[in-house]
Amino acid sequence: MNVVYDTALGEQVQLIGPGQRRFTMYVCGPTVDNSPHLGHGRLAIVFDLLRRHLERRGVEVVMVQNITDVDDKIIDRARRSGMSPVEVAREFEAAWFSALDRLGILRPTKSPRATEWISQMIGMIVEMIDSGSAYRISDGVYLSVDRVEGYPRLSRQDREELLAGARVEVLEEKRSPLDFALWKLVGAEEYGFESPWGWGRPGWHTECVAMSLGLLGEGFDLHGGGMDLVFPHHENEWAQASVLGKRFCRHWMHNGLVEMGGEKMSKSIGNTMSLTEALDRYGARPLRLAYLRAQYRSPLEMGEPVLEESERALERIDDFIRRAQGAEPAVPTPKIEEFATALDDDLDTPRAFAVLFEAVRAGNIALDTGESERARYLADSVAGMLGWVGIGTERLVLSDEVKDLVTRRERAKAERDYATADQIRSHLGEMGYLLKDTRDGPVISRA
RNA sequence: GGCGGCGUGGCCGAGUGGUUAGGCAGAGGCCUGCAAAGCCUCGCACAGCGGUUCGAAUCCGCUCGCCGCCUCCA
Repeated sequence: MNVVYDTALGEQVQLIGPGQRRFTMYVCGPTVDNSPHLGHGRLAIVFDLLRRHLERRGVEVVMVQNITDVDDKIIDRARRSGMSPVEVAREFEAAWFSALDRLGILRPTKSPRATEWISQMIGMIVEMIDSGSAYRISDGVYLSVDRVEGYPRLSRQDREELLAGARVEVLEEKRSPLDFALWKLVGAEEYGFESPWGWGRPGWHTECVAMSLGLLGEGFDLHGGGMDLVFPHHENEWAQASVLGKRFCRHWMHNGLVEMGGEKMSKSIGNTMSLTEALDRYGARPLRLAYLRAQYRSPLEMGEPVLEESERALERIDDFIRRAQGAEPAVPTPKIEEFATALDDDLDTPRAFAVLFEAVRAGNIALDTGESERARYLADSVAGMLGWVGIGTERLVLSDEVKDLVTRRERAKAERDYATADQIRSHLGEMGYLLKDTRDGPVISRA
């Protein structure tokens, strides 16, 4: 049960050992220099899905996700806006959590900030210098990749080719062009921290090593992030753990990127949509469904057409559950188990949703043929599937006033007083409700 | 230039040697005071060209096209 594709091995592995009850994961979080976009949302959804799935399977999950609150882009933004870097970081950290809360993402067990781990990072860098793996040059401290066994081993690239293809500006003082900064020295007037080498800032890759090992310990179960972090970020984290002589994560997992118009969603291309905007326009549940349509490693097309499609698809599911009055059962049904089994296979959400939609169709047929018990069973199962992946069922609490209006309209309809019935319906519309007459009676939803 | 991956019906998106993926859109039907929904049925697709095979979307080769990484990026 439960295999996942391990980036480092290039094949699927068993994620949970026999009898394992606790699972530790570290997922690279955001650099808080801007509001999160749909790409960040996918990262959050994918690892939230993994977490929920494992928890449903009876495994306790400890999840750490960092907040990178020291970075050049944050400083640039601060400079432009007249705020301090800390203010900028706190503002977008709040935006991050607020958007993810709205999406229904479970909060990580811990969300450490890079700036709160500076002393641990410095300690690690000292150790790396002492062991001869890192060296000091005029502008900072660098890790010598020649000291890293097997480098690069996560991205499985050829070292020579990496060198040949390197577009990095080569610093003469560096021993190898592939060496990367652990500590960058900056002027005293700049945002920074005191260190044995002078005023400066930590390199990007070091924080994750310090925080993952510091909070989860050596040999933690999983390290995750977006596909674009494989190289150099994760490669260079592993390199540091390696020269420190620490066992790093057991497995690596990376989610595919979000595309818009067939191209990677990125700020530099300008084809982004902010998570908040998507939440405002479509709501959390359709958005979640949109994310789960594709397997997590595949690129995922996002944009208005697919979001609208997800809206309609979810409506169909909701309508069925409502018609058959389904509710998530306390104990998973065999149908739910079928859905969950698909998720065991490297989080195969497309297959899982095929199971779900087949249940919807079968349930609708059961309703039409009067097999209400079977319909109810299927509706409960579908509700359970939605619950399993954190979409949940639609809950609309109606005020007494609304209920009364619906009742009055039904009475008017029965008396063939359609003028009154239509008037009430449009009144409900003004109140923000959409009333639809169905074979099973009136149905109210948010307009 | 190197490395990795991909090209599936109008769109999204699974599959990976022989049985229906699934969704959205579209067509037909049912239901219906109106409206808007809802329900049912319907697709025989797999970049091109060769090859292997009794049989290929699925394996091999070539061609074309696309994307990602190699630089900050989820």
